[in-house]
Amino acid sequence: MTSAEIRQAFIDFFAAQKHTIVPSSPVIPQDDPTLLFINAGMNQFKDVFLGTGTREYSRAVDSQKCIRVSGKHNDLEEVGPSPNHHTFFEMLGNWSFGDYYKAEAIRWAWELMTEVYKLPADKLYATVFTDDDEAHRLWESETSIDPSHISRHGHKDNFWEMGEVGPCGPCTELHIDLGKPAPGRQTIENDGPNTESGRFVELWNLVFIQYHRDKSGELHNLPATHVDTGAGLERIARVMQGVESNYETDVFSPIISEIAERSGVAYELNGIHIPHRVIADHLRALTFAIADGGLPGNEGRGYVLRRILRRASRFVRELGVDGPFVHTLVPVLVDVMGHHFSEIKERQQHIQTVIRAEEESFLRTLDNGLTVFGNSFTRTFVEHANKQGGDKLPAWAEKLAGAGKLVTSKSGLVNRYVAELDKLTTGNGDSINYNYIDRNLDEFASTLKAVSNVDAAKLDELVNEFRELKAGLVIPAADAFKLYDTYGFPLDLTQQMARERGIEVDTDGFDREMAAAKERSRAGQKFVQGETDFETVSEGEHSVFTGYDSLRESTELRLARTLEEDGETKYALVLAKTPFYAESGGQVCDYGSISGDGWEFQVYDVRNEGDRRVHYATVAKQPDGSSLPVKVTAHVDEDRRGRILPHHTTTHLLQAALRDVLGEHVTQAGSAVGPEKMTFDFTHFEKPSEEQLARAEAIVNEAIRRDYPVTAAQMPIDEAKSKGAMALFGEKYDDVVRVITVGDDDGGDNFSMELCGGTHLTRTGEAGLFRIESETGLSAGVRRVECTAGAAAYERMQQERDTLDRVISTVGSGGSDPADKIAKLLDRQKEMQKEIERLQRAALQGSVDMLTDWGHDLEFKGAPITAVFAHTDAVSDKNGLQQVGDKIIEKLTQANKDGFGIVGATMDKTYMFVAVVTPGLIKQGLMAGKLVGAVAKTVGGGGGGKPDFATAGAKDVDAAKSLISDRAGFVKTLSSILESL
RNA sequence: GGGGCGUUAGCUCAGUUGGGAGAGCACCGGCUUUGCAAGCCGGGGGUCACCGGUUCGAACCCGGUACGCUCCA
Repeated sequence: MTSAEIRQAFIDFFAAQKHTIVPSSPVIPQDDPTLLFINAGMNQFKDVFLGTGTREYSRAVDSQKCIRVSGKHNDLEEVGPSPNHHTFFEMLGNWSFGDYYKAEAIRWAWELMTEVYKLPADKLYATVFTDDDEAHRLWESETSIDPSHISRHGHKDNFWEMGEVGPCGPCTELHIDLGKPAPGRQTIENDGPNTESGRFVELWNLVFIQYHRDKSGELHNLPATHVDTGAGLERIARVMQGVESNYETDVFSPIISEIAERSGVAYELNGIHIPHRVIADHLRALTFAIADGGLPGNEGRGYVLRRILRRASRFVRELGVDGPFVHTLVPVLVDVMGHHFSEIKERQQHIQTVIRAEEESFLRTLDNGLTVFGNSFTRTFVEHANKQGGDKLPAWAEKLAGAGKLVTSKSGLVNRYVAELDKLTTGNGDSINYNYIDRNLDEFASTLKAVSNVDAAKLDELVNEFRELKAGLVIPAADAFKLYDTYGFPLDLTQQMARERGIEVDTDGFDREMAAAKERSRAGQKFVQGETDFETVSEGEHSVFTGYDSLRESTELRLARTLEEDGETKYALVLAKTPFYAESGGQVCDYGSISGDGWEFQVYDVRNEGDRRVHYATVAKQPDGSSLPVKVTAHVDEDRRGRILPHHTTTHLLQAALRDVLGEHVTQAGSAVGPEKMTFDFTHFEKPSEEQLARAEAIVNEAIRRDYPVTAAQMPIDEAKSKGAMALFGEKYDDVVRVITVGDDDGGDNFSMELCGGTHLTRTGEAGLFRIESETGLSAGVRRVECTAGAAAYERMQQERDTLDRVISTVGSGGSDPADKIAKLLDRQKEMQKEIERLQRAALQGSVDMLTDWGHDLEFKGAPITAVFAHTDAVSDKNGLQQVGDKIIEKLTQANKDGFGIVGATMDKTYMFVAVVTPGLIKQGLMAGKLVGAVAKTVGGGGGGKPDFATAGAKDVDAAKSLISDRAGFVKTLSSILESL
């Protein structure tokens, strides 16, 4: 059987047993922040097991797309070497929600395996939880399994729990004996299920959910017991197709052949095969995750996707392929799986764009890492060589540079080499790039031999000398870890590079650094406060949503609990009926109030938790000593809701408009609909032009003016899809869906038809105005526009008009275009700036000419020197004063005098000094920084700078000005400063 | 959620104890000129991510924010 037939047979088998066929949910979880990816078939039924949700059916069957990247048997590193571990796989499963139980589950599992799949009964083994006598008995009574093939196992293997608290129960598994261990694993005598050899492969896990574990760890019997099973499609295919590993099944082989062909490296079980496997596996995970709305990024699940891609990229390099490669394999995968999972076919272009961009970004990361590695090499090499004798390395380098200089016809390499080594003679020996020297040593030597008559034996000796200096070099753990931690450079890559250079990496130290980093990360964890349970205020149905039609509801409080947040007691409330919309489908939740019996709550958040709609609220009014009210009025903030509606409705209009303007590949990739604006993310491969965005905006406004009716209808999902309703990709829908139609709703000649649970206008005209405010790229293949509609758009327009009015009246452009006027003003301003600079230069020249007449003779270390100093009003900015300093030096140099200059000027609120010193005087030890610092200090300021040029400042403007203006006094001050220096 | 690193010209980046904002490439102009990244001279181009603090003085030190990279959970 092909994998497609195996999948279909499974579904048909259980459908015949009255199971409802449900579609796989997207691998990106929709409303479960605790879960990175859908990792089991039961995820979409979690609320049923938790008792917070229900379904219209009690039996279900599906093939669920799953992604697992960590967990007890799912380390990323296992993928490739292991014959049957994957990041992405399909889990076939059947479920009973309080309907049939262990007997049927066991009987059907056996029947399917032996009669439909026709697996040999004598090779099948069952495992049972230690305490589960019932399951053990049922295997004996319901199936023809060899009783000696049933074994008991402990908590680790045969007890299933979702978390520390919650539903759980024993499980029983079906394994098959393949007769020999998996390739590369040890043969173990008396081997059995749940061992490491891989001779036995687990095919199916049947979980019996019969307990609830509470916070104290105690188990309680559940009123309704459930069955949750999972069978790995790839494993069954492997067994039925009689191949060595999952990778040789028809699920993988077309992909692996393509990899072999494109890379030119054959896939051989006795040779290189791990890179092919890893690339094929990761390709699947990435393709499905991206198809369901995932994107590589730097946090959360996005980061997991990035790591998966980078691991694939690394193995691409191992196949000797340099550029982006993974994305070229998407079409093959689409051929293999696109029939059953149409989403990857529909979104193929987007998937390829995203993967390609991410591959290119990784290549840049690798480049960065190479630089860091090179720096580490140079530094540690010098240290290492110095330990063997401080002059050995310089001596060697000088000899080699000498050899290089013998060459007359020079190659670029030799030139660069000699230039590098020549840093020794210019006193820059510390900056020699030994990484470059080492990497190119052999090529340098051979080039040199080819183009010169240099003594080959002597040269070889020099090369060997370098090798000896390098021997025993170890890249420190700190460097390897920095590469890993900061630059994302995997350790094995660092090791590989080190090996190529004949050196080692301190891996023990690396492990210690890693452990320390993990400890730091753990230590940073915040203590999470446990939630208290809900208290029942009244009995009856709850969380009935009435907010499509009304914003005020007289109802009853059903459940309540308190929570402490920001030092305040807040409430979580569940009502019988509620007009409050909970955040969903991108639309933010409603705010408002809940009041009754003297109580008043302000609702600041509304969330769907299972089938409960929970209102989070602060307390505005609380009567003394009164218990919580039963009868309450729930009241949604109308203004806020009124601002949200146009944003949501125009989201639908915009999607239709963008598809019209940009093409049918445009799909909504997320949205955020709030009272102030809405953001709309969509798939598109390039930046839309201004003109395209303007057209989309115009189409939406046209639709608003046409005042189409907006209608909502409930219908089965199949009917909705056949009518052509757009579904959000990556979204999981119930069997009955709500369809929002804009325009004619029977003809099919509508403007837009979308599956949507949000709140909408009744006619498009109510939106009034729609504006695209900005457009940006989110990541490769995904764009984002921010828009406003209704009141928010009007307010934005008013603000802009105000701004424009102010601009017009400020520049005084009256009826003409203010932009032209501003352009003219800017041109003029630029000319004026240049004119000012010309004038300042002229003025400076004059003032400096005057200054130099004021030379004073002083002595420094017994020798006569010239001092030029003055206060000047000619400049009032830092730059000008600095130019005066330059002029003084020029003058002194022209006059061939040794001396210094100090000028001061009033800046904004401080007084600033600039000091300059001629080169001759610097040699005698007069530093401008010290000098000007000492001067400023006499008036309570400070300063410093370079030997030839320095600045200082003081807050006391008057004191500083009179200090430098009093010529005689300042000469005295200067001579005492000069003596002290 | 917790760490590490980063953000300087259109691009790639340098910037030493806090003291005059730089290089290469790209661009513009001139000169020279037929050899693979042409050369020489000149020029334009900066909110040193943003906000606040310390200081006479901040690209640099301190605190915060945003964005990006990266590791851990």
